[in-house]
Amino acid sequence: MPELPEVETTRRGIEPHLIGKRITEIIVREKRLRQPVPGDIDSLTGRIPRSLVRRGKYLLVEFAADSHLLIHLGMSGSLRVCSPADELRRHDHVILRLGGKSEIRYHDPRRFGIVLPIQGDPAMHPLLRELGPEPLSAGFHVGILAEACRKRRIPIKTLIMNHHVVVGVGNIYASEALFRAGIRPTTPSFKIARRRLESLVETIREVLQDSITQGGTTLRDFVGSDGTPGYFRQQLFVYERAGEPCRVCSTEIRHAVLGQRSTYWCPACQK
DNA sequence: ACTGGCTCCTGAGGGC
DNA sequence: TGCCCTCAGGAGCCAG
Repeated sequence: MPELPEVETTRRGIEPHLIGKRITEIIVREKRLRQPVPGDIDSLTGRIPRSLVRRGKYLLVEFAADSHLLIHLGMSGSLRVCSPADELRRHDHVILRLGGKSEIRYHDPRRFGIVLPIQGDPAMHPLLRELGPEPLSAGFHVGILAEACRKRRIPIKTLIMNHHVVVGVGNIYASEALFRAGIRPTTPSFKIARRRLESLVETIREVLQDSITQGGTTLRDFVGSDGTPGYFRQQLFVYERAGEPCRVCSTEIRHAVLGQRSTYWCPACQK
């Protein structure tokens, strides 16, 4: 489900409910996620989260500089703020009770996500160590992208979705950023001129920032932590619009599968 | 070193 | 109504 804007929307929604509240109980109803939820998650009971930060599509609940809870929402995960009286839903796998008045529930039908306590510097954790720069930071620039493209024949869309190159660009926003940059998703990375990669850096930023402003994209089931949907869907130019007219030039939007992922583009606007 | 393919899992939606 | 098929917003692992 979630790409960077959806994870950031979740972070902003959860943060005020979590920071400074003591975790009074942790309930693991289903531990079979992408990695099993370890039993020592119990050791976080009684601790007080002091920040909630995002790294790519990962969320990090910080208890101390060397103690964090790492959360990834996978394809279908979500976090929501509940009252303990609210009825439990199927697939509410992990519950963080906060002093009896409220709780955070991790819900994930497909169980591709991760809930994992980690010790030590999180930047050194194997899941985070190899990640590329944040797309909205100064660390992401044309030099980085050009270097990643050098000598690589993979389609540019596959490249920008690789989180070793840049984090947080998933299937929706990859198609959208390439549309805005006028680059065809199938283009081999090494063939793209630096000038065009410069626009791609800009459109990746733009698309993600616009979506965060709109509260993310709701395609099927994404809702923020308070249950409201994201409104970016109305601004999609190509994603899931195969056969429909391009919003710019009216040419039919095309669809193909690239690296096992659905890909959309306008054959007239994107060269 | 790259690359493409496969895999984990459940649920929604379409066709018959 | 029900059954079967396809597809879905992620990403690690594997063989060639």
